[in-house]
Amino acid sequence: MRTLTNKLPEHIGKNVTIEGWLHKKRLLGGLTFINLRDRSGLAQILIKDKDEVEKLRGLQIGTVLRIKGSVTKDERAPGGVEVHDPELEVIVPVTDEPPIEIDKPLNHKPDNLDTLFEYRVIGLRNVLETNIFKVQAGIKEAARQYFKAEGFTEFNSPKLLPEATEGGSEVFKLDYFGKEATLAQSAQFYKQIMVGVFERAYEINPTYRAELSATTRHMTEFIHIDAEIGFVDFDGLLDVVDGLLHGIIEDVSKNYENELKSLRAEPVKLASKIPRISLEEVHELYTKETGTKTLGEKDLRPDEERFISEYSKEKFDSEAIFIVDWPASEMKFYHKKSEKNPEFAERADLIFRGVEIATISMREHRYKELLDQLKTIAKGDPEADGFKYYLQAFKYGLPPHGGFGMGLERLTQKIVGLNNVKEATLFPRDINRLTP
RNA sequence: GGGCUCGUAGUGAAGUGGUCUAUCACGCCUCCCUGUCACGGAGGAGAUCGCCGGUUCAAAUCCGGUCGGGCCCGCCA
Repeated sequence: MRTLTNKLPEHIGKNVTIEGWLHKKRLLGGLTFINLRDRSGLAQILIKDKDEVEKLRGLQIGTVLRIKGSVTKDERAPGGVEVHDPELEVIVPVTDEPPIEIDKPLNHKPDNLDTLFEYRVIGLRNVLETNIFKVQAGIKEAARQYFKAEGFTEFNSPKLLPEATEGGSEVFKLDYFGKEATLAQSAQFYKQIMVGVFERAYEINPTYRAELSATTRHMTEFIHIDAEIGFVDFDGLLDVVDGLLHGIIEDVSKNYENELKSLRAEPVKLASKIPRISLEEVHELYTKETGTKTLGEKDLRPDEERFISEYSKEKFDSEAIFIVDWPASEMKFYHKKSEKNPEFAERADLIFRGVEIATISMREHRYKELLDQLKTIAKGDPEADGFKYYLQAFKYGLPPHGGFGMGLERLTQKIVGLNNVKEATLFPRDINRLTP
C-alpha cells in the first residue's frame, strides 16, 4: 500500500512504501539524502547502503521511484520525519537531464518567459509553479462554492459558433465541414438564455479572442468565470460580484495559505463593501494628481486603472474597486441604459490591483428595445443565425437580469502577485505562441 | 497594428572594436566527503556569441537586412 509523503508523521516507527519523482539528490559520501515528490509534497529519504545509492547512478531529476523504508522521527529532517533503510525500485528511469531546473525557483523575468513556456511541460513540476495552479484551482473551487450557496446552476455553453455576434473584438474563424464557423469570443448570449432556464447560471469556460494584443494582460484564449442573474437590479448585481470576490479571497487565503506564502503573495486587502466610484471621478482624481487631462474620456487608460487601485488601497483600504457610470454612447447593444440617467449605461468594471478583472452590466431584457438596440448599435440582422435564437429567449420572456465576466487568469495573477497573466496560465496562448 | 527594446554553453548572466584561444553561477560527468536541506571540496566536458551580408588590418562588440522574443499603447477579461 502506498503512503503519501504528507502522511509520514502518522507512520513513525513503521515501514511504508512511497512513490513519486526524484526531486533532489545530495551525496555526502557515506550518507545520501534524496527528496521524493508526490502529489502531497516532498519527503526526505536517508540512504546509507552503497548498493541502493548506486541504483541512482546516471539517473536524473524526474526519475520515477518506489521506495520502501521505515519512517523515523528526526528533528534534523525537514518536517521532522524521514525514511530510513530504504529499498529503491526504479519504476521509470530518466537519463536525460531536464533543460531547466525544477528544484529551484524558475526565472520569471519578462525576457525569459519564452524559455519558461518552452519547457512548460516539466517546469510546471516545479513546486512553486505547481502552487500557482493549486491556488487557481482553489479560486475555481471557491467560486463554485459561492455560486452554489447563492442558488446558481453551472452550465457549459458551446464554443463553436456560426458567426461573430457580440461585436467589437476579432474572432477566430475556422472551417466547419465547408462552412465558416467561429470560436466563441464570449458566452454572453448563452448565459442570458440560461437565465430563462435556471434564473441564476454560471460557467467557467474558455473564451477566444483573435486580437493582436501584445501586453502582460492579454491572451488569445483565457478562462472566463461567466455568470448571469435574473430578477436583479444593478445594485444587487454589484453585491453579487462583491460577494463572489470576498468569497474567493477568504477561501483561498485560508485554504491555500502555505501555497500563497511559498509564492510570497501579499495578503489581499478588501473593504467589507467594495467601494464604487464613477468613471468621471476617476478622471478628475487622475487629472488632478498627474496633470494628464483625461476628463471626459469614455474609457479608462491602463495607467488610470493602476492609479485608482492605489488610491482605493490608501483611501478605502480596498485593493478592489468598482468603476460605475459609463457613457451610454459606448455601450454594447445588449447593455441597459440607466433609467434615472439615460446618458449612462448600467455597467461597471471591477479593478483589482491595477487591472480590470471583470466587466458587469445590466442587460436590456425588453424584446422590442433589444431589437431596436441590435439594429442601431450593432447594425445586426435579427434573422441572422447568430442572433435569432438569442432573441427567442426574449420573445418568450426573460426577466430583468444582469451578469458579469471575470478573468480567471487575471484574478490568479493578481492574487499570487505575478507580472504577466501568462504566468498564471498553464499553457498560454498568445499572438505568437500556440505550443505546448 | 503603432512605438521602444532584447537575442552570448542545457539554464541564468558578464563582456559594447584588439589583452576573447569568450568569463562567472546553476545544471551535467569523474573523484573525495556520515546530517545535508541553494550541502561542501578537487578536476572535467559543454558556445560556429540567433541567422545572412557589410564596414575594418581586426567584429560577440559598429552598420544594414532577416528571424525569434519582451515591454508600453490601442483593445479587453
